[in-house]
Amino acid sequence: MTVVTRFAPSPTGMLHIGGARTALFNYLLAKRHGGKFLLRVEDTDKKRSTEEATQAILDGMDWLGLTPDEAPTFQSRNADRHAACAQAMIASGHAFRCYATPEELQARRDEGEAKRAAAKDESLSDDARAALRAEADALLAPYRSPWRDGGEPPSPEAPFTVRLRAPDQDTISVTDHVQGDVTLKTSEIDDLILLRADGTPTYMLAVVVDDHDMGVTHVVRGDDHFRNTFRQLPIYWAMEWAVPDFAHVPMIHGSDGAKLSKRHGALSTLAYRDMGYLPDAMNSYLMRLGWSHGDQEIFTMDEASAVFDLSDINKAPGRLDLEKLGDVNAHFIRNIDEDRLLSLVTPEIAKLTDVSETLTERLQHALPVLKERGQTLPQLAESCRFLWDSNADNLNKKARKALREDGINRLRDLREALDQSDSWTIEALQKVLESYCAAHTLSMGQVGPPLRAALTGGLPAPDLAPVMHWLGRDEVLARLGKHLPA
RNA sequence: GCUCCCUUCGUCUAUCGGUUAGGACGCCAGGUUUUCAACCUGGAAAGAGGGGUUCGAUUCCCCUAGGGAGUGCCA
Repeated sequence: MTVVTRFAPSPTGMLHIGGARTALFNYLLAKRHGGKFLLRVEDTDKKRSTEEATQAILDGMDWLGLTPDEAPTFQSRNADRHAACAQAMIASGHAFRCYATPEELQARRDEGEAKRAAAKDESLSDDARAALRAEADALLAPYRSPWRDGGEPPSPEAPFTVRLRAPDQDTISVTDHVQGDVTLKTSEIDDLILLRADGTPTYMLAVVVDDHDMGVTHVVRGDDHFRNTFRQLPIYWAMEWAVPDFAHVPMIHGSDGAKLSKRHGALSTLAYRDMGYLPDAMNSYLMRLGWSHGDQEIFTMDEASAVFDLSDINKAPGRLDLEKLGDVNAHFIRNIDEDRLLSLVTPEIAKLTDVSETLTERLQHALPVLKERGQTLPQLAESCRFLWDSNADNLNKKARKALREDGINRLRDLREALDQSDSWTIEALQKVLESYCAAHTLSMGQVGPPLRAALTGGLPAPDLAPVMHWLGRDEVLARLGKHLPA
């Protein structure tokens, strides 16, 4: 049997990283088994669904490379099919028309809450409070419709919802790949609404029908949906459909352990792109949050696709750790193709300076070394600054100190020696430095600081020989000349 | 409130009754050194608490505490 998974977001906001990870798990599971990964947009709530949100989700998945194997489907387009299924369930006696109005139901809940609050009153007798609690519990219990066993409508044209009769058995059990075997009393389940009073399907009906119609074999979703599984199972039973495998993965919390909020981390997946994280790094970090495979810390998508297994997912929610994300990102920055890295970092550098052809050439040579100097693209761009900026007007204290009299004197001779060098390779430049030191009986510790100060003005930069090589003879002589008295 | 789930270093995790409880990020110290990084070496750091079961519990069971989820004509 081919494995079919799906990611089913509702387009009511951006794709946050929790959703991205759910999509990722679905993707990996499908790839692991050579199956299909599908995307279905759950837009049954027309009031809250937006075009922009749909696009944002698509863009986020595209950035992460979580490309569905078929064109996305939209749940709202299957409304007729959903309604037909509801009718079938009425016909088979599993579903029925319920004439309770939203107002009545809300009033019932309000009354329950009021009694619950009243039961807290300590001036009442224990018996009175217990009685109130019991009444509250009854009012707040999962709803069982008075029409569940038939009955006349209050009036011929009374509006109605279609509800599924909660099963008669005492308990419902779910076997979940993450949560394990869990059993719930059926009394915890209500007669759920299949069709709203306006005839539109609810999420609960739509997911089940669509998952079935799309041939979904594995439902992998956030564990906020776990309880829904107990309500959806009876729909499968009523329709006599095969029940898919389930895996409910835990949520992601912020670094303080609280739910992800706008203040920390509840950012759009695309915000991480804009902060300079690589999609591969994002995927690697996200999959390791809650899932593991031995001690391996970094995974390419191919590596993960080869070993991913639902049973290796933990049950407890994980916290977002940007330090670790940064480390993972640094790892991928060092390992991706250098041409690609250049094309990624160039836009970041363009925010700092004009990117000339000369600068691009310097970057091409320097990037293999400089790529170790940043966890994110903007940091990396900043680490390249000395390639276009001698920082001569902004010398730090250490650089100024290095350029005092002794340093300046050495610089003059050194510039001469560099000027006369036949070759401008890293090796040749290193030799020039060494022989200069030898000829003047100086240590590199005496020559390096003034040279570095003159070349980079104290900006962080690698070894001097490669730095001079990247900069080129003209630029090096010019930068040195700037600090020498005429 | 009720129901279900969870709890190993600060964080992500390994361990599937017997380990000096391992790895990674971060942190600290040292090394290297022409700046800053990187890198190398070393270090501190964990089984929430209490009961059981067992020759032996981080591992199995119960209770407590803490955390999460659900409790809509939202998804």
